[in-house]
Amino acid sequence: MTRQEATPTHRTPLNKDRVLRAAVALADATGIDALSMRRLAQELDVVPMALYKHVANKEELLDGMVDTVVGEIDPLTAGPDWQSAVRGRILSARRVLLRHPWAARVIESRTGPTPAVLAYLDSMAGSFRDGGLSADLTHHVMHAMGSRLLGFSQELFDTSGPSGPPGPELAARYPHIAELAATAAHDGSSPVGGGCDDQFEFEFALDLLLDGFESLRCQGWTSARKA
Amino acid sequence: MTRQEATPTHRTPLNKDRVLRAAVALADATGIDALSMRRLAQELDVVPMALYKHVANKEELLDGMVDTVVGEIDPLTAGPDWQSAVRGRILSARRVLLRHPWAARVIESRTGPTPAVLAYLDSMAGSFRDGGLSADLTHHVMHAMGSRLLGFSQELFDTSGPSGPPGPELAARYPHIAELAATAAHDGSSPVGGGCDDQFEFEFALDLLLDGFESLRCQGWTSARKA
DNA sequence: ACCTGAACACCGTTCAAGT
DNA sequence: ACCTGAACACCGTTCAAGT
Repeated sequence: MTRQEATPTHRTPLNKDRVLRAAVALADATGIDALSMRRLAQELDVVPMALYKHVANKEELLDGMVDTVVGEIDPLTAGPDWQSAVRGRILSARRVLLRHPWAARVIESRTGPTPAVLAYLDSMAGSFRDGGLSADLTHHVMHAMGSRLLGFSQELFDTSGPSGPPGPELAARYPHIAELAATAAHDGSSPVGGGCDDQFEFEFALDLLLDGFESLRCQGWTSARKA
Repeated sequence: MTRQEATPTHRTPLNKDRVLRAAVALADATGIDALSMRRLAQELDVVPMALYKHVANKEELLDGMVDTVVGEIDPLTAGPDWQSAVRGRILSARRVLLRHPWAARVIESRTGPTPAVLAYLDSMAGSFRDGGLSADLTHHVMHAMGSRLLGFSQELFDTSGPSGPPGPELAARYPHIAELAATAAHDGSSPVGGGCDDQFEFEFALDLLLDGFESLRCQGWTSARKA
């Protein structure tokens, strides 16, 4: 309906890049649940089947969207130690995920890693190796980091919103949670008062893990399994 | 089609419990993608709309399924220290998730915590507090654990399957990943040779975090933020 | 040869008609 | 009052008919 181009009837031909960028923009604007092949085609002013010229099916579309956003992560920058290099890259990945809130769920839904994800993970593994971690330790470290390598917060549910103070009935049923919520409200963890400081919590966990890895490296850790 | 009950034409009346148990069994058997209201109704030998007598909509069905599986987690058992109590409960939660592979994704898809999840998190928070962690530290520890409290592996993708050795073209493009894969194949991390030992990786990360928490507790950590 | 509209086999849910 | 079949507004994708 809304025509955004003044160009004549010959509209610019579709290609995979245009499809992927439109899909990312649509997911950013309306959420991943509203992203359907039909809705995307409509956005591109094209018949639904035209998309299948550039994308085999919806799975391949989602794969392409993942590679698009993973490509937005900043390249590796040098730092004083391996920890700050890894830390900076992961915080960049987190900023990307905050720009594209649908991306984490889509990445998790892929059965296998896409090429851009593999390239990113490969360079992260390289950072650990360059930092002096053995191949053995790097392997376990990569698993321990898991999706956090890509900036996933790994929280059970979103606590950033202004959820308000828990009612007295909730406090009675879940006393320990009520106590933690009160702690969050007291200190300066939130700018306005509701919810938690997601960025602080993310960096708290990240630094705890990185410090743990460095400690294992220093003591020459090797997997001490029998058999 | 397949009639499994020899009882007469009066079939046992539907109730919410029967609906939830059937939904869990269907998801276990056929996967979460194959779980539809229509398919579930067919399994219960009932017209689709009959389900809406016991469940407001599909979201409420999924909430109920989550509470059902979270209820399968073993209760808290005493241990020599707080770490082993927490550790044992989390490993029990992980066993539950391995029995219901769809559960992790469904739990993550819920917008808010269900009552059983709240109760579980509350008792976990209590374990940390009983172990001597301050309310402040417990708060950050709960965030740092995140979905791992419920046994989530937080891996980016499933590496347990027999993926076979990476081809030479993959090794050239992703040399560090190839090196890690070779490491996993050499040592005894996998029973048959393909993939990684998920249980070892899970416990490696879990113990690293628990040790880090205990270390912070010992040094009397408090959130040292300004403002 | 290329494109595309209609059709297929689904989905969650509404609602009016039937008993 | 209760139940339920048909219908609605969607999906991803196939495929045959049209140009």
